[in-house]
Amino acid sequence: MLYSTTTQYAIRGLSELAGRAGAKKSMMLDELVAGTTLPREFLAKVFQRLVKAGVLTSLKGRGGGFALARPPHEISLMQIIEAADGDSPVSGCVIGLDRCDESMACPQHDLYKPIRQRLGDYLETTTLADLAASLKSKPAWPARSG
Amino acid sequence: MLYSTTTQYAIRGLSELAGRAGAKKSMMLDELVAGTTLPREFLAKVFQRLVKAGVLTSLKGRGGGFALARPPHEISLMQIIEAADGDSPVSGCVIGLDRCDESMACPQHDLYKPIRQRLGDYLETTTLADLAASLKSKPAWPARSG
DNA sequence: ACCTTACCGGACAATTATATCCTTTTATTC
DNA sequence: GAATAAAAGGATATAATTGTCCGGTAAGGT
Repeated sequence: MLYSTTTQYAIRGLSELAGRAGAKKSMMLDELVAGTTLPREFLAKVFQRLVKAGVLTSLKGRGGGFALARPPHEISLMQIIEAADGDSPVSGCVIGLDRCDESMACPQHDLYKPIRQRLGDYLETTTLADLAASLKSKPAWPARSG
Repeated sequence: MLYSTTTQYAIRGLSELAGRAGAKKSMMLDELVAGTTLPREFLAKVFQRLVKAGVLTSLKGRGGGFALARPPHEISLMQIIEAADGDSPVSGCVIGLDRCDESMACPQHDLYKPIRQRLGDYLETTTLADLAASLKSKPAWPARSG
């Protein structure tokens, strides 16, 4: 599993927001999760973290809601992951060794390096705008089978 | 985090075995974890699963221990992961949707596809032999800082 | 046969991740 | 300023993962 459940919700929630917020740019949680299987309460917690990390802005009270803090093309997957989970899948040693760097690398280090590099590139360069564009080019994707 | 802790231990344990078992090909757990930070009890559980999955063979009693069930170049990272954890990082939708396939793909599907492909290739083609070779070309890697 | 050895397996404890509930705070509307 | 609306935050519940312990089982040595 590449992303934690928390990160998956963050990505899905932000995609909904970027794709559906429309002109007003802001959406309430209830509105956002409607028609999806996103768990409202848990997503609320995740969104709180995204607000603290500066990815989202929020407004309380009547007429409040969440909005992107920056244009979608300035929000990378990497930023989302770090905001939601606190660290990235490309940080640290693959097999969990404390001491693992160029001078003292673990057995997988050199072998995994190109993958890590490419994965990092992907996470850095793919943005919410890309996700929204990809979403727009398909029929709205269904929430869950059954 | 690409691998779960369980998988990380599996990789490290098997690497130790492949790299240090020497002529007799078999090692006891106590011998294997000596000089490492691998937790003996937990690794024992992981190795049990690897035995059931056919990656390792084991022998009880005096003179017993664990040995690779196949030559190192026939044990891929993918097999290790599936044996240790039951599923692979490239299976299922990246953002956790139940319905996500070619005809009804999630927003990240097409964008992530090349990465998934490459990661899958890496996991399928990298074997214990590669890890052991990589290990042999460096000084024995230390277990932990401090 | 008996003793020692080393993996097996079940039970259990600790930690983390996930999920929900409920009160408080902040803003808007009347 | 009272009522209402919506996010913020604390507390708590549930589940999964990780880690430990101990008696059982099988193998070898004497």
